Amino acid sequence: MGRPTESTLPDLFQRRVESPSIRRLLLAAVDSFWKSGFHASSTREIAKRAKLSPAAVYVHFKSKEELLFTIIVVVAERLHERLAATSQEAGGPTERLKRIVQDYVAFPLKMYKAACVANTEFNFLNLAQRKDIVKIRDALELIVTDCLKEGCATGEFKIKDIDMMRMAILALCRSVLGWYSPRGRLSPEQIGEYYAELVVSMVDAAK
Amino acid sequence: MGRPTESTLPDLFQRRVESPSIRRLLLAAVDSFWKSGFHASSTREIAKRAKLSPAAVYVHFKSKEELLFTIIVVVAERLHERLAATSQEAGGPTERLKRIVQDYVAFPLKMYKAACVANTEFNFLNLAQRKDIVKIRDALELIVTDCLKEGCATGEFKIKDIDMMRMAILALCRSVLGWYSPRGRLSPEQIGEYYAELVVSMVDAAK
DNA sequence: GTCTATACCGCGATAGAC
DNA sequence: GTCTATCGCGGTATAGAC
Repeated sequence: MGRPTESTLPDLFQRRVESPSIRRLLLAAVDSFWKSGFHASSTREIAKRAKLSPAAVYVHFKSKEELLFTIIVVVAERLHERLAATSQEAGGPTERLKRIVQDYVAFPLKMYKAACVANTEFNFLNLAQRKDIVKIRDALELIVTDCLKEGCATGEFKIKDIDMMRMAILALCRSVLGWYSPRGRLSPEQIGEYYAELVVSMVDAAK
Repeated sequence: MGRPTESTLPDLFQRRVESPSIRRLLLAAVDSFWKSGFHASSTREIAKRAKLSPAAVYVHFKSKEELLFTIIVVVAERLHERLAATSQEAGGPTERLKRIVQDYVAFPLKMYKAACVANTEFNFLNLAQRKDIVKIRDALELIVTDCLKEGCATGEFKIKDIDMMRMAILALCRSVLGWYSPRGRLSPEQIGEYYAELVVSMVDAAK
């Protein structure tokens, strides 16, 4: 793959954002939103973390909301990019599902503060922004749905309700963000493997 | 059971809170926190919804934070009460796990706005308040852990890591709050049943 | 693009009459 | 226990110099 392989948030911003000031603002905002939530974070505090004046924020972003949007969209696009690549590798439905879950768990953990923000503060975006994100998430969910359908077609999976199963699987993957700590005993990859097995046990027809 | 059987939030407050003004404030706060989040909700707005003046809030609660705490503690205690009763009914581990999951899914859905608030705004409580809630949640998690251990002992369950499995199960149950709508096609009980089957497939040794 | 200074607003919480 | 009125603070965002 000639694809970008960065996996930390600073690396990701490094690639996608030219201005160092904007990168510092984005990283500062991630920390602040993660620690205090969107509405309890002040632009003054974010500017301070980025070593800029409060006014400098508005040179680069037209509002605090737009700062949040930028974070969420970058994370969502990167995850989608990754999963699209993963799902196109060869293999049967079971193998592909495992790899999808593995990625869907491990990849956000590499930038887990930003991923937490993307999940918990999504509702504070305005309607147009939410629609943009939903478009990406829909594409992302389609990847999972396709895999589940194919597994049902081959008989490897046995699923009563594909939509509910997809929601359950994705919620399970996302839930890791609720307890993960970078100082924990398990690496993102190890956690991803555990969850991949768990998910396969949920859909496996051979039981 | 001589236990209280109320299952909507107004019923629950009716039983636990004497003053009608306080009840109105709590219900107003749930709506407001649910819709806008804790920090984006103003005490003025909450008072207005409760048909009181902004100052009246502080006759009954010493701060906005305490309003949030009261909501979360009432919901957590009620759920614990319910699960404690459920888990003491007779039956093998598989049957008990099914009933626990069923309750853990369906019960919060009956008061789903408050349950959402309890999950998403928990972090805005102060340390002492969080500790109080964690005590209840620990008791609640112990019920699940005990059931999983017993199932492993009898050989009905096959689980690599009990802590991770418990976290996965509870996260799966809670995740329903993220997509549930009271206008949806499935009732809380039906969703609970589906998830009970799903969870059993995650721990079942007979596969 | 960065700064200092500030406009303007609405917030949580309180005072004091009834 | 409810109200009206208000304090004091800190918020988002802007103006204008450099």
